[in-house]
Amino acid sequence: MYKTYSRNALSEFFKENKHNSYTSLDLIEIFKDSINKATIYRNLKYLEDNGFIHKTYDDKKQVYEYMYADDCDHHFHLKCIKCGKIIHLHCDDADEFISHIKNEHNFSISENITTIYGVCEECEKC
Amino acid sequence: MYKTYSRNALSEFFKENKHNSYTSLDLIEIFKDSINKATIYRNLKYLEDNGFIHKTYDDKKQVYEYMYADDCDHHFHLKCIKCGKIIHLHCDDADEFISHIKNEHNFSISENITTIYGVCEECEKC
DNA sequence: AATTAATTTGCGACCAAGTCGCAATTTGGA
DNA sequence: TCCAAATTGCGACTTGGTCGCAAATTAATT
Repeated sequence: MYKTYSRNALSEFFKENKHNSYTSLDLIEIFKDSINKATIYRNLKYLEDNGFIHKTYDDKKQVYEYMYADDCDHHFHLKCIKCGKIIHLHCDDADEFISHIKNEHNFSISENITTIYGVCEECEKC
Repeated sequence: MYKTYSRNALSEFFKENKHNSYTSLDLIEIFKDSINKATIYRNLKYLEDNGFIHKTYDDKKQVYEYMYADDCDHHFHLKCIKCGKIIHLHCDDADEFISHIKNEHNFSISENITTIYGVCEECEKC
């Protein structure tokens, strides 16, 4: 609710690194000289509760990742289990798949909290 | 590798409750009178490494859930975020979706480690 | 059944992530 | 500038999970 140094610093950091994701420990290390550990945790919760960041899972390990507010609510995220890259899937076929699951299997998928794991093009080559 | 009391007890427990999932703390509590905490963790790792159980995420919280060996490698799991139920999705449309993502988006989905979150039919009514 | 080597277990100490209470500081509105 | 409310830092604490090691169990061999 208040604009504070810690909150801005974290928020800016996520914005500047929007294609990466970070564990709470990463962030504690990055800000170790300027923000207290408890404050990091409290602000991660704040930012998550307010939709600035998005908690997701990176290869079985919990990380925080930046999310544009209002921008990622209606599509799947594909996450490469090798390099960690996240692909935002804007795709009509996905919408059809979701409709099918709803109509034929009676299950309402929440795209915004679902991460689909797999291997991306570049990593497949290796 | 050896058949032991703890290993059998855990294994049987998962088999008898195959539609539920349990956190490590749940299991420590359930077996508190018969199996040591460290043994629980060691055997959960053993059972996971050997494909008897499957580590998954239940609404942002890590839980262990029983998995039939060899049986869940090639389909999605739908997990209801309200009641926790898991639906094993055997569905051609899902296969088509996976093929589409592979062909058009160059991403190879790993169904076995992907959990799709949403709300099931019964919970939608509430 | 007795022997034995390898594996597993329980225990307690330990580690590290995350939380909490509280006093001091900062924020933003009056 | 003043004040109430929100936030921060600090350090103590809680707790999930790990580790080392001696004792117990397993299963193969005789």
